[in-house]
Amino acid sequence: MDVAQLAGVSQKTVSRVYNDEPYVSAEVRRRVLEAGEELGYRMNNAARALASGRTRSIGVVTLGTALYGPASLIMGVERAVRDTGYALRVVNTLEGDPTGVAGAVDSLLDQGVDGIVISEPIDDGHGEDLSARGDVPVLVLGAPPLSTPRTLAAGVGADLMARTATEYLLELGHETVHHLAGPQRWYAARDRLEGWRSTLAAHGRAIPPVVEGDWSASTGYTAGRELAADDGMTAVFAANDDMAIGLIRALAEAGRRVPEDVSVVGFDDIPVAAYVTPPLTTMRQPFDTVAQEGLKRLVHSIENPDAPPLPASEPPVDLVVRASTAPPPPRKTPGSGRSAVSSPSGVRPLPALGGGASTYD
Amino acid sequence: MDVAQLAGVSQKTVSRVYNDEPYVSAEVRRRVLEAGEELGYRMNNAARALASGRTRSIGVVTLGTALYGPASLIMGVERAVRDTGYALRVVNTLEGDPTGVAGAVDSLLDQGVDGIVISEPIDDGHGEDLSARGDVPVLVLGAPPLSTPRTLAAGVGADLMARTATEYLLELGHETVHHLAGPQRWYAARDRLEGWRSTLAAHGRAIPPVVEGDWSASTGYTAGRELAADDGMTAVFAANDDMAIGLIRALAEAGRRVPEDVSVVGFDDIPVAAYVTPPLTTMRQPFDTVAQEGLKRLVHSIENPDAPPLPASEPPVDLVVRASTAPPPPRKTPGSGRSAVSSPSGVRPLPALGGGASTYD
DNA sequence: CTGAAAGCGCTAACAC
DNA sequence: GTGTTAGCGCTTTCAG
Repeated sequence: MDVAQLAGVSQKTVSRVYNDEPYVSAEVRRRVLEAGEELGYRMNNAARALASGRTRSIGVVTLGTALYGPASLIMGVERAVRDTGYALRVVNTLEGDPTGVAGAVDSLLDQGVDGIVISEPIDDGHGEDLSARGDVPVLVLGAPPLSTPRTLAAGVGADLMARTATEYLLELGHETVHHLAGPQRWYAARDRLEGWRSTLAAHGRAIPPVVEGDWSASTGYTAGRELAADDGMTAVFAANDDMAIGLIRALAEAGRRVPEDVSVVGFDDIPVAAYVTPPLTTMRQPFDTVAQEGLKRLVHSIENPDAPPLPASEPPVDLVVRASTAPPPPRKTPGSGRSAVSSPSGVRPLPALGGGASTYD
Repeated sequence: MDVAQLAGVSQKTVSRVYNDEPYVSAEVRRRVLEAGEELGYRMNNAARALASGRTRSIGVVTLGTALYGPASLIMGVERAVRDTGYALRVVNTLEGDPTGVAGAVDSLLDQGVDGIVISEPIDDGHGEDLSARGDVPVLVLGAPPLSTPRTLAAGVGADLMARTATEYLLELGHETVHHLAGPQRWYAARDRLEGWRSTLAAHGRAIPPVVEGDWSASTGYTAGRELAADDGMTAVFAANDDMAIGLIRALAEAGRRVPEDVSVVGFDDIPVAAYVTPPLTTMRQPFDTVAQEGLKRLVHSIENPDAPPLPASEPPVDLVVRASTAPPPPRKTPGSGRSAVSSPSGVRPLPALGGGASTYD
């Protein structure tokens, strides 16, 4: 360590200075910093990790999708980690990856991380023993598939959000609500489905058959063609906004106007949701809050291995009401067929500039 | 090293086995692996990095946005890195971050990386000396702000794509093309603007004033209100799809039908582009190809520090034609005002299921 | 407040 | 094919 020589102190003192440890005189600290500056010194992270046994980095497992939800969650994590002093190591799992999430966790453990974040876990048939592999704490974001001692979960209360959406539609006067579900391998999709189903059950409403998509607008469109065939259908709760958009297009092509003939509620509040036609009523997810709080709890568990994990707090539920929802159309007189083919539906200006919307709850 | 003992070999031999080095007899290799298995052994990455001087990891600087383009690029990088044996260290720069990209690069260098990827650089007023800081190679994705010895650039040929979009509109018969630009701090936005402007100039067309947004549908909407006021405007090239969607909504509210009255071309081909109304004609970016090729070149530069960098290849330009573009409306008779207020524009079914579209070039 | 010694777990360079 | 000897640059532990 050249810096030590130049500053005329011991190696350890240099270490103290660069680690902001106490018990270094201001004078010595200044001298060391100066010497370091002059030599363009930067600490060697590998050596530090080797000697201390702590890597000061957190591994992140992402599902390799372009989906807004997972991407937003990851970005929330990236944003949140800056305040913690930890670095991020990211590994990507493609859906259909043979080794799955477990493989990704393994590779992270190989690289050396103090904690792990798993974003939007899916049931890939490998899981279950995630936390058994290393003894680092694991934070599962998006939905809690399991909870072993060192596993934390930070959900977004998907079931509660699904309930809110469904009840809103019911309150509008709809007899029942259809559900355009996400792929059931995703825990997040399961939660939304479950929240919808149980709400309907609690209100004693009929539970229509579920249509499942893969989160894409494309499958939403396909599902929409199917749903459009059902004349009794007046309201749909879609598991995400992309599918809702595909769905709305299919409905429009089938001559079913949104929201006059059928109401649609999406999920996520993607940035364009306010600008599609009609502007989408949707459940906004508090990705940032969830990521931030989750990371805080993870760091706590890393730094206090023996303390009990911090409790999770329920994030707020936020229904953004725009123009894709309305009361159901008046009951059809029996025997009448589908209504007119196309919809003149004049375009109404947005209530307020920039995607204004009223917020419910 | 306990594994060495259990297998009855030297430490170095264990090292050889785990590094897949040659010159180890099959028998010994088997014994070592077995011993390792039994002890649940995994190599210590920090020690390895310390001893070898190579971290086997690549740092990634991202701009902390939820934008589709940057996000897709990062995912391409994540996907591409799996085949290289390198790990990813990610650090996030928020726009408006005081330390900027340079700060992010610094922190990566502190953590120890063998190479750096900068995705979608912006001109944050700090830049310029990126590669002077460490001696690791740097890959700049999205647009090349500078090129020092060890800096590679993997552009997406934004200017060429802008040219293609603009010429397509011109060929449709439009007198000229307006441009809804991205924030000019982004090099990518500048390239698109430049490509558009030079194309117009090359064809001797008038160059309308540029309207600038911030990539969001919301600013696209605002810009749309402005543009709608210009009666002569019949075609707009938007710097991304989100803005195009906001723009289209504003036009519709102003009674200007797309594509009958004005044609709109977007940029990116976001997943919902095929399902909005009308389905969006847009320039598709080959994010995956760009990321993959860029990473390959970066790894080459890491592993062959003295060899000249691999040459970049131009990615293909891909115009996806959907329903937001058409020939201009017949010339207005002088003196006639704006046309009717609202647009009945019946919804036409998609040409093919799942966002079918014809591809141009 | 500061320093000396030991060693984290691996790989480099060279022997055998 | 395999082993030996040195460190990599830091932190730890224990003395002052």
